Amino acid sequence: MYALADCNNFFVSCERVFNPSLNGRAVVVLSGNDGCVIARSNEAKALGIPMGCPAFQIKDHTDPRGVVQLSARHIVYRDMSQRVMMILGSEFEKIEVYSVDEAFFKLPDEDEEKLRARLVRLVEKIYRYVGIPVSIGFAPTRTLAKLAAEKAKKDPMNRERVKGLVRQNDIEESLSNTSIDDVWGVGRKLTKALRQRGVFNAWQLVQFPTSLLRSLFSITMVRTQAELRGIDSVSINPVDIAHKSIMNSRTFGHVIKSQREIADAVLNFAAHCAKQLRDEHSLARLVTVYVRGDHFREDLPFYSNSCQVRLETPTSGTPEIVSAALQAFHSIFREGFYYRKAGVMVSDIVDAGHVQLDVFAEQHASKTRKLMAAVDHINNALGKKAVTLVPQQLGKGEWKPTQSHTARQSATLHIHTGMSPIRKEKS
DNA sequence: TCTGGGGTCCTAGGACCC
DNA sequence: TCTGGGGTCCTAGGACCC
Repeated sequence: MYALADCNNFFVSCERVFNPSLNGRAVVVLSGNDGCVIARSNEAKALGIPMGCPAFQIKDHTDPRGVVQLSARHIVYRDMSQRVMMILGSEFEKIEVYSVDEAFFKLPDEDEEKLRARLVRLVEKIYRYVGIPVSIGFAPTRTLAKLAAEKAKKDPMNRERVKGLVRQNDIEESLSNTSIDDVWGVGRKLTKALRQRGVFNAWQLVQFPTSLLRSLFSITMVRTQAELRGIDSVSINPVDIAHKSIMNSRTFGHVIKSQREIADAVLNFAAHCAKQLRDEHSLARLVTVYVRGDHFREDLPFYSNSCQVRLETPTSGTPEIVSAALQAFHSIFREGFYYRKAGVMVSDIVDAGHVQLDVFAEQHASKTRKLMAAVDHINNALGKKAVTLVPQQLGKGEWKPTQSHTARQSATLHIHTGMSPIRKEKS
């Protein structure tokens, strides 16, 4: 039996912890550059504001107080997330953190009512200690647990926000009432393809002949079907497994023409990737850089390209990764175009402890390691960019996203968590 | 005027090998 | 120069997730 704990309207809930006057109001959190909506309060959902809605389309609504728009503060959300996960981890073993606001965990073999009661207490505990409302679904498989959590969230009669899908007839009834596109793993394209074959709800997917399903779709779809049938068929990477790739990219606040300015962005992305590799004790061998214009500007010629550089030996050193990224960037940059986005990805990642290098490479790597360790040590102590190994500013920082709705207050909020107080981000 | 920033897994096809 | 079946590895691209 699996459970999924899912934080309700997570980013908005975090903002409300720090600013209770947001309670009861329509609130949305906006992506970088205040571009589009990435989180909505229930009140905002009720106004019909869709996920991903461009900010400029949010206008007058029936609420005379209007819609509160906030710029995302991901550092704050990560911190809140860790607090929630810590409590989950203190109550259950084998927590699988699936995203910043969701985690799966295994439940012991107990009867449904006992489990329910225990999970209700967990929801209360998280709210009391962190201030974040959470919904929990539990069922024989993760896919069903995810569905149950959705139902727990949406059912207005379910004040406890815990829902089990355990008995076969409950599952069957629930699946019949679940539109196929609400199934985890079924997105837009697959919804269309399934509907064309008469599959409109989750129960119809369960009944679809498996061999035909396999011939029409990929193995993933067969796994989803098995999950809905109650057979455990998917797994989640435990958090301590290193990433297979690390990416850092931004959409610029406006289109940029200057090679120097974009190189500035690429350099920063690459340095960020290198730091994250070191934090994970990983090394990467492949550095990919991409640049692209603005889809939405039909008045400008569109250009997009990417380039990969393979390093001779895997590394997490800032100088090596930055220089590979800049080399890749200069090979794809074309004069005369306007650029809106760039990104750096490092991949072909290996564990730093499991790499064999030849003598010369090892000498060099060892020097780099010592140097980077010293740099990271100083930066951790004194602040992010106290020391940098490469000039981290080639241009004027034109690429940096604009954020105009970030909370301005700075204060320390004490909650009775038994943990250290949460410090508000200064904008 | 204004449309995010990360990630994962799967498949098909080409290169290469015996 | 021709021949076949079968394997592996790599890459690009598509689909999905939050």
